[in-house]
Amino acid sequence: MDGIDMLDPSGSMTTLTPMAETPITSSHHQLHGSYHNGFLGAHHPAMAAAVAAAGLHPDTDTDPRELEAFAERFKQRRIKLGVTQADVGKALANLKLPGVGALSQSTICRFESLTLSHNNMIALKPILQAWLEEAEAQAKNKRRDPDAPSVLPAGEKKRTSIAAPEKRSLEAYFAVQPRPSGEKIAAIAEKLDLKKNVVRVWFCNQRQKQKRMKFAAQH
DNA sequence: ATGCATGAGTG
DNA sequence: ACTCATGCATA
Repeated sequence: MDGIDMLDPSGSMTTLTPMAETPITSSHHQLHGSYHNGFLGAHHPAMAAAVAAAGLHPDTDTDPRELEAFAERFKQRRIKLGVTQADVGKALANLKLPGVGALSQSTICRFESLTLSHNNMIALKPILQAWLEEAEAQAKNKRRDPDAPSVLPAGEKKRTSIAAPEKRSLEAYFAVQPRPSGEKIAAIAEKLDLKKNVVRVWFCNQRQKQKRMKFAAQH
């Protein structure tokens, strides 16, 4: 769908969607907005001005700086409340927000460290903000209920571990060709004696990692 | 905190 | 077969 990587680093007004739409609609996979337009150059001052001029809201919610600031405030207050990342994830379900279920410790951690995609950050912010407000309100009221522990089975998984030498090779391949064809992947897999799927997923994750937020270009 | 994995959505 | 949001297991 995108084939080559974006070719519009300049904010030269390509069809940019001011989307700030519906955050979350159900427990899982629906935070899909319109991310498919190489928005990476979307925070050009000229464009921000254009958006403001267009009468559209000052999209302060999509401003990386605002997100960064919120993430830090969030973490600070969370710790102040003596709540762990895992606790927050669980608590989200009790918040009973329309279509918002629990999240994992991983996701909360990534939100705090800004290692989620821009869109993902935007979608999660209002939810975590709601939790924070509610949590602080309850803390003030000394509200506390010793809920049931609930013994979770914790279904076990097995994670493949790619050894250092193989990993170095993969990184070398990635540097030259981040998007190898299926055949190339098979060849690499064979050469490194890894399952083809393991190699394919490794490349997918590598690409995703490369695209994550973290004060990339403009911070 | 992060690596590898899954699955929905998309084209 | 890819992208994206997310998660389990682990370092």
